[in-house]
Amino acid sequence: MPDNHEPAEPGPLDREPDNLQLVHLLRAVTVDFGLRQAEFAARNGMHPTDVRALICLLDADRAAEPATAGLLGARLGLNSAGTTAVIDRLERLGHVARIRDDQDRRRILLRVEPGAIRLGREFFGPLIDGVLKVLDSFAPAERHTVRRFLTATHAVFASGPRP
Amino acid sequence: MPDNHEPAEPGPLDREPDNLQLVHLLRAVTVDFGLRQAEFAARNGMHPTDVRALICLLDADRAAEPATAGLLGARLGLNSAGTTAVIDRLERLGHVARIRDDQDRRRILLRVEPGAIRLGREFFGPLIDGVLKVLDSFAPAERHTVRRFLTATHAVFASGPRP
DNA sequence: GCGATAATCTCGCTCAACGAGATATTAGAG
DNA sequence: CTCTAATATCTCGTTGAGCGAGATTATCGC
Repeated sequence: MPDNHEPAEPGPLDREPDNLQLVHLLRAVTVDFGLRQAEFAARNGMHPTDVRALICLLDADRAAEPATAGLLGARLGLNSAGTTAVIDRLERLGHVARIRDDQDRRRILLRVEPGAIRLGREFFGPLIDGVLKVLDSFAPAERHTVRRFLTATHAVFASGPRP
Repeated sequence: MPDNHEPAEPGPLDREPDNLQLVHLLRAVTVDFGLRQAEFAARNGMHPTDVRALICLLDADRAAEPATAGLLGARLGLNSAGTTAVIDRLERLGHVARIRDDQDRRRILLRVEPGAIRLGREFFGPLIDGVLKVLDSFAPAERHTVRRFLTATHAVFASGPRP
């Protein structure tokens, strides 16, 4: 975030303006994504946190992880009270179901209901299709380049500094 | 977001699993970014909205737009009361200054203070440098591919459906 | 100048998220 | 095998971000 409104002082990050523009472009995409999430939330009587929770649960599902309340709270950065509140809201809307884990009966497993999945598909499906169409127009080598970029960027942002 | 835990039923979006994985990767990057923003906020006694506000103001600065309170509220999706509250918080922390516009004395122009810029650079600088390093390792043609992808994706996500 | 419009602020309220602590279940030491 | 520590979730009371409604101040067309 350089303050380049003073044309006489190039900041230390302005050395590669072309690459820096790509960074800003990436950030713009993340902002867009957040706005779409918020829009989906508002349109379905939810809060952004609730949408993030659903996404988190579907991710856990996809990764075959146990989708417990504790994991959800940790991923969302909420404390236990807030986590209970999120699950309460989603349960009240019929989007998730609480299921006692029979292996460890302290735990609550969360199942995303089909209705919520359908809702998400309706809203995000066209957007996902749009990106897939973009990717279809790319050559296999280009897709590989995109993958390398996203993987490396993910690695840069995923390394947490201080817990 | 397919529910592919039922191996017998491939959803309509699972036709290009390789490209779909790229979509999930992109989303993961956006999630990472959001987490870093929240982390920066918490570490500096701010809220995620305040950080988004600062980023918005710096973007406006970069684009040579007038950074008014109204514009800020519109970009953040806040009403006037919430916008005033955000600016109050940022002003109290000394991160922005309110400046009456002499051309239109109803308006408040917002200036991001150098201290806030320094704070942002300290935190996000290494992350940005990390992405720039990734880009430096790419050939010019590859960087162009990444740019094409990000630009097209931005276009997909930026088109707002219903205002 | 004067009503209409625009930009920002004030007041009161709601509810998401927090801290502290309660409850229930499991694991481990003796 | 019991008793204690650790773990997972929930309950209660509180704080504060953001909203709706309306006040305030400044601009513009007539």
